This record gives sequence, structure tokens and C-alpha cells, in this order.
Amino acid sequence: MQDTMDELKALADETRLRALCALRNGELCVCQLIALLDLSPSTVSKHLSILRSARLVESRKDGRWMYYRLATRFRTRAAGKVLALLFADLEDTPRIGDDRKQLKRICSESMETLCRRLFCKP
Amino acid sequence: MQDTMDELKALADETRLRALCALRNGELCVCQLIALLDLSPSTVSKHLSILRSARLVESRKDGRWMYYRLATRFRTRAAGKVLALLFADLEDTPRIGDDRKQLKRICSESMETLCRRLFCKP
DNA sequence: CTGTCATTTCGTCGTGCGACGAAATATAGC
DNA sequence: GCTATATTTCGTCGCACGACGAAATGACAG
Repeated sequence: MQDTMDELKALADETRLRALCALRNGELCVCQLIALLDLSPSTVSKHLSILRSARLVESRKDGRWMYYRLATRFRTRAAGKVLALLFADLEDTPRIGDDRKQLKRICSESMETLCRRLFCKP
Repeated sequence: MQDTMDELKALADETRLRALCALRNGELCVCQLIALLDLSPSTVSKHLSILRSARLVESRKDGRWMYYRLATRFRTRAAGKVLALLFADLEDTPRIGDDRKQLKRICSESMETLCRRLFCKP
């Protein structure tokens, strides 16, 4: 039951749902998620650590960059199917639609340029 | 998206999950849920109102008693299937197993006797 | 109409969560 | 080894949430 609760609590936040939806098309770097979600790096990092504790996402480190992706194996039998159902529902919402467009723009940029924009003064 | 969020937030609480599981076999009176969950009447009432706001349960009044049951139509396409998946997973957990036994005992009592035990001093 | 009883609403208290900035950690490039 | 940079950890703040008891509401029983 604790596993289920962890997953549900991880899902019960709009920011984290948006992050999960963004990861549907493959892994993303933290800085890309920061740009998408438009929150402080520390806040985004905390959200990702909550998703990882619930084993809804996995991460890998590549040099200076940290990549997150959807988990492939979950702690509960329900999790994978629940995610699929949520994704299908959220597909049509304006918020997630906007995110998808925004993500396209973000991914068209090199990560160096992106990070420069994120962390440096204008 | 708000509908999905409301549902997920309603689900992300152990007490409310237990209540939903208890309602799988049919409607229950508030006093039966109070006995099962072992929480104050006001607390249980609040939980049920959250579940009702999310449209996961429906209620009907019969005289002095208020009955709650699982909703049949949901606000999102995912909700019904998500509930089914959660139920299947929770089925096997000790907590929900205990609840099922406890609920059998509770339902074997008349509601008058039950309420007398709940509200009156011994 | 009045009293009783089941349930909800209201007010309060403590805890948990999401936000941030500052500091710490880790890696790449010089 | 330094320095710059990407991410995480830590400390703090405000707010939402779950718990309760007391008071309000609504329905039946006399």
C-alpha cells in the first residue's frame, strides 16, 4: 500500500504531471525541464527527486548533464497502466498542449545555449 | 486538467483510498465508514466531501442516514479504469484485507446498534 | 413543537508541501 | 589544480491539509 501511496502522492501535483507528460517522447535534461516548467532549478530538482523516489522516473548522468526518463518497471502493477490512462486524458488539455509546443522550441536549441539563457544575466 | 488533478488529489490519501475500497461492494452509511476508519465523524465527513467534490462517490440521503457509493460516471475518461487498477493492486495489501474483515463485522450489526456504540458513552 | 440523533460545518492546531535563494557537490575545460 | 557550470541539498517561508471538538443543520419520534 505504501508503494501505491507514494505513486499517487507523486502524481497528485500539476507540475509533476507536466514533467511526466514531457518525458513521454524520451528523456530530457534537467535544464530542459527547468525551461519548460519555468520554476527555479532547486524546485524542479525536488520534484524530480520525488518522482524518482516513487520510481516513476529514472535518471542517468552524462557529464555535466543529468537526464531523466520515464521508468520502464514500476513498483506496483497499476502504475504503468495508470500513467498511460492519465497521458491519454491529458493529451487534449490546453496546458499539456502548450507544453508540447514549448518543448519543441526548447529541444531545438542546443543545451549550451539553453543553459546560458537560464543561468546567466541578460 | 483540473478534473484530473481533483481526482488525483482525492486519491492521494490513505484514508480516502480505504473508504473507496470499502465502497466496492456497495453503498455504506457514514456511520459504518466512521466505524471502519476509526476517525472522528467530522473528519470522515470531510474526507467524503472531498471524494464527492472530485465526483468519485455519490451520496443519497435516506431519513437520518446518509449513504455513499462509488460514482458510476466520472469527470475524466481515466477515472473509472484507474480506480479498477488501484482496487486490483490494493486487494492484496494487509490494510485493505483487514478493512474487509472489519467491514463484514460492521455490516452484520444493525445501524441503530452501531450508532449507539459510536456516539454514546459506554 | 420539542427532543434526539446522524451528519455537516466551522474554527483551530499541528504538520507537510511547494516555492525560493544560498550553499554544497560534481564535472568539464583550461 | 583552478574555474566555470549544472544539479542537488539545505534552510526558510507561507499555505494547504488532516485531525479534532463544538456548534449548526436536518430528519424522525413522541
